[in-house]
Amino acid sequence: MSRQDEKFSDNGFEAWGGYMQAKISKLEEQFSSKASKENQVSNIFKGISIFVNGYTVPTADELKDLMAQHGGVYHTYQRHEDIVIASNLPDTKVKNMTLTNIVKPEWITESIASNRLLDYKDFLLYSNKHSQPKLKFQKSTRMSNDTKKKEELLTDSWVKPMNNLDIERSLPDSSYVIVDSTNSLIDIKNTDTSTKTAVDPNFISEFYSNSRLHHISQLGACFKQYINDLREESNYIFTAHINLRDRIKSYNCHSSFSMNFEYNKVIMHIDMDCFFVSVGLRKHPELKGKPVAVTHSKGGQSQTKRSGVNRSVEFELYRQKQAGKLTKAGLDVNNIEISTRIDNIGDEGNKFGSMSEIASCSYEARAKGICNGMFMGAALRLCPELQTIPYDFDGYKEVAYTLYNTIAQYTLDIEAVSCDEMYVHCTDLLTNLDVSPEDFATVLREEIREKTGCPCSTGFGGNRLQARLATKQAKPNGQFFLTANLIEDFMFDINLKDLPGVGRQTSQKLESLGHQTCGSLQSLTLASLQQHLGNKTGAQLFDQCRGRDRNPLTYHTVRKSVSAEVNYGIRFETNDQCYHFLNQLSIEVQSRMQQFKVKGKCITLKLMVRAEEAPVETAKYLGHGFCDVINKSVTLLEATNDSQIILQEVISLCKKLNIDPKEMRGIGIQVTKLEQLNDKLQKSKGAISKFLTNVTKDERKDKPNLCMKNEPVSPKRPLASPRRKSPSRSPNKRKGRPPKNSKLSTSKTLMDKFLQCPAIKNEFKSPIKNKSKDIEEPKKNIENIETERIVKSGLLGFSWKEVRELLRAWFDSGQPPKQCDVDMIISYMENMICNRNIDKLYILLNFFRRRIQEINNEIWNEVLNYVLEQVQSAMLVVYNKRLYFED
DNA sequence: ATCCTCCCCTAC
DNA sequence: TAAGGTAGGGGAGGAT
Ligand SMILES: Nc1ccn([C@H]2C[C@H](O)[C@@H](COP(=O)(O)OP(=O)(O)OP(=O)(O)O)O2)c(=O)n1
Ligand SMILES: [Mg+2]
Ligand SMILES: [Mg+2]
Repeated sequence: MSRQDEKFSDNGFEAWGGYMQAKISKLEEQFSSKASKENQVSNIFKGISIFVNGYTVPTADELKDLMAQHGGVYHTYQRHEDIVIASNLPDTKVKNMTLTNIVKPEWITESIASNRLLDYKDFLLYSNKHSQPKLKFQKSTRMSNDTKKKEELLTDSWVKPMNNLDIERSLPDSSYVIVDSTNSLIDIKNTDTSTKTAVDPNFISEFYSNSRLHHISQLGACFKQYINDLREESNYIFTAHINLRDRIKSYNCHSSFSMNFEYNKVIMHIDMDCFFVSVGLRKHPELKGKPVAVTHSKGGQSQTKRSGVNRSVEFELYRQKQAGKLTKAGLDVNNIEISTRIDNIGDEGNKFGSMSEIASCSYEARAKGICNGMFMGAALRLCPELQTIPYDFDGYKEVAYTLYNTIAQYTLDIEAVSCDEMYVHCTDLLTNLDVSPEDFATVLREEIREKTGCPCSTGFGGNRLQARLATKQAKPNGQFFLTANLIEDFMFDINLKDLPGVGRQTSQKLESLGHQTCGSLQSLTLASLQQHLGNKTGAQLFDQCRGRDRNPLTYHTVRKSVSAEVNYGIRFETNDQCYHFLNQLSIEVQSRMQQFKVKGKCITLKLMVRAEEAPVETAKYLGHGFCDVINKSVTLLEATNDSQIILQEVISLCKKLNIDPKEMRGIGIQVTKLEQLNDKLQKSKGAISKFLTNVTKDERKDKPNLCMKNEPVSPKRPLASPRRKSPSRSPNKRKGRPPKNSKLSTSKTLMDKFLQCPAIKNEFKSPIKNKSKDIEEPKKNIENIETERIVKSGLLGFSWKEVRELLRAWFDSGQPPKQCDVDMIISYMENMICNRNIDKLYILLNFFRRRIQEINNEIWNEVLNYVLEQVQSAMLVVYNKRLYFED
């Protein structure tokens, strides 16, 4: 292909160069007229089409086949949830959008022939002058040293003036193009630095896709629902019990004497160690052992300064507010250093000026005083060599899912706290299995580390408080047992701030009373604590500082409110813009209410409004700054989940408040007084049984793009040929277990949205079904007097003994087996799997096997293999394990 | 006493 | 640049 051939068509190019949203309709027009004619359009997603002249970007499935044909290992990435990209580079930096590899067939052939991987050198980056800052930015992007060097070397030759391409007229000023070495268009970037506020059309979705807090909120809620649903599942089986003792032995960690916990209860708390960092480090192993933080900021580079920013004014307001609270709490503000989150931040443009928040930091970073939630600027002062890694939201989802499923294989007495954390009631579990807490902890933590590649810590105690404090003690990557004999000494030294529920305000209040540690607080009477902090809080604290906690674990959660708010990027000019945004929020709230199957009566509008004294330009870019918070609510006569009713109410509240839209900095809608919608019908049957009986029908429902959304990163999973399996059941495509069936549980929708992360290890290919079809014969059943009954109800109505007799008759009949009979026995066995009937299933299968081996002819052997495969598939789905047979 | 509304605080 | 969301517990103070 010559360069000339690769020139882009004007239309195609303009489509890219324009602002997407504005041109959607035009695009679609072009699409329909062009597609038929020239076959140049590869894909259309959400109205954005990719035009690449002379080359069609393959679809995900085509890519899979393509790669399979070439025998290459490939990796797929998804960007913006709409564009699929594949590369045979294992670590293509799609995330930062510095480079996009789209694999062409020729490249694959070529690279295989020349025995090399595609490399950065295979791409050229063209740019117009406006993109220069962007390129500088890329240069200082944190990457591995290796990559960085390479990039620096290449940068000069990469940057070509846009006019070499003779196309800049169709681009907005601030765009640049990425093309490959043959000039074929790879991507167009926009370096437009104009601020993107809530007024912009795609603001909400972009914000949500980048907001860590949004992600962990939604994910956490999912797991609460998930536990609710699992606990309602009557056919649930705890598979981890099966080989627990063997695993304990293999870790060689039998404990010598038993432990005593208070109240004779064993409560476990488990929490991933620096969750976001651990997950992120899987992709950046070279940074292990260094101070690392997960943040949007790349660290180190100075930003451009916005005009009108006066950080010190805003910071001073925060300090004053805090000082006011301290005074109220009885402290003498003049003698006390007020510490706030905004201390040690430099000015904008300063090396230490970044106000990007650190979501999580490694323990090496914590050693320097950095902690979660800190601003990047302040953190860099504490540790200038702090490394940053980007967010990996899919990774968190997958690891969290694995964590929960792992624990759920032992027990469902789980209180979900958040996506990386839960309480587990272990008393019965450990008693029944006769396992010591130490052995359990060791095996469990190793299991999780092995499955996820991330470390976690567990703490054990007689109540939730003790368990929690024990976890803190255990971290990082450890376990701690707060047994009855240790509690008194242990509690004495605990900082009040470390008690759950005691945050900055409470601890400062207590400090003003002269107490910093639990030991010290124990001298206060219940009455005086209650007097200072209120009845409940006082009593709670009185208990807590003695290591007591009466609150039981709550396995089943009942939702009390649904809300959506955005306090970032809110910069309205007009009331209409505000209402328009409220409409989007209403729709968001509606969709969440539908997910949770609730309606609500009380609607609250929350506004954050710039405080009078606060500067108009906020310290944090597009942040909310120093604000007054205003809430106003209305109670309806009838519960609703209709976005339009919500919108109408919320607008009316907004009008009553009469706030200048220009001053709004945050806006949210909350719905309370919830009523559960009736969905009894949907919950009538356990998910597992239904799942199994519907599995074949269900399978087709997987959308192709979902299949690759979360490529499992389980270290054990082979990067297998992704070729789609033919009609045989493919449980490995099911998103792991415990199973969740679509039409059944409320969590299905949630899980679909957030938890599509199977970590199933064993690939399972069995095309036998096709072969078996060949032996299918006209329908005629087992030669048995009860044929009718069987046909009608399957084998399910039969007792296990009866089935065994039927089987015996079948084997002895001397006729070749028929597909329908085989299917029937399989569904009977699947049913046993659902009904915790593994023991009997095992016996039945052994019987089945023995008899067939006795018959010893090819067809029957095939039947045996087929049945075994199917049973093992079902086992994988339900238990994530296969049955073990001795040979 | 108990409930309601509007906060504040905390956790992740 | 930056992506400061979301749910629950509970206190203050007024209405019942
Ligand atoms: N202010 C915060 C606190 C937490 N998180 C996110 C990132 C964390 O990784 C995750 C879990 O929070 P944890 O409190 O469990 O903290 P870590 O897991 O990071 O560390 P630790 O080892 O103390 O559990 O929640 C966040 O985004 N912002
Ligand atoms: Mg954690
Ligand atoms: Mg946690």
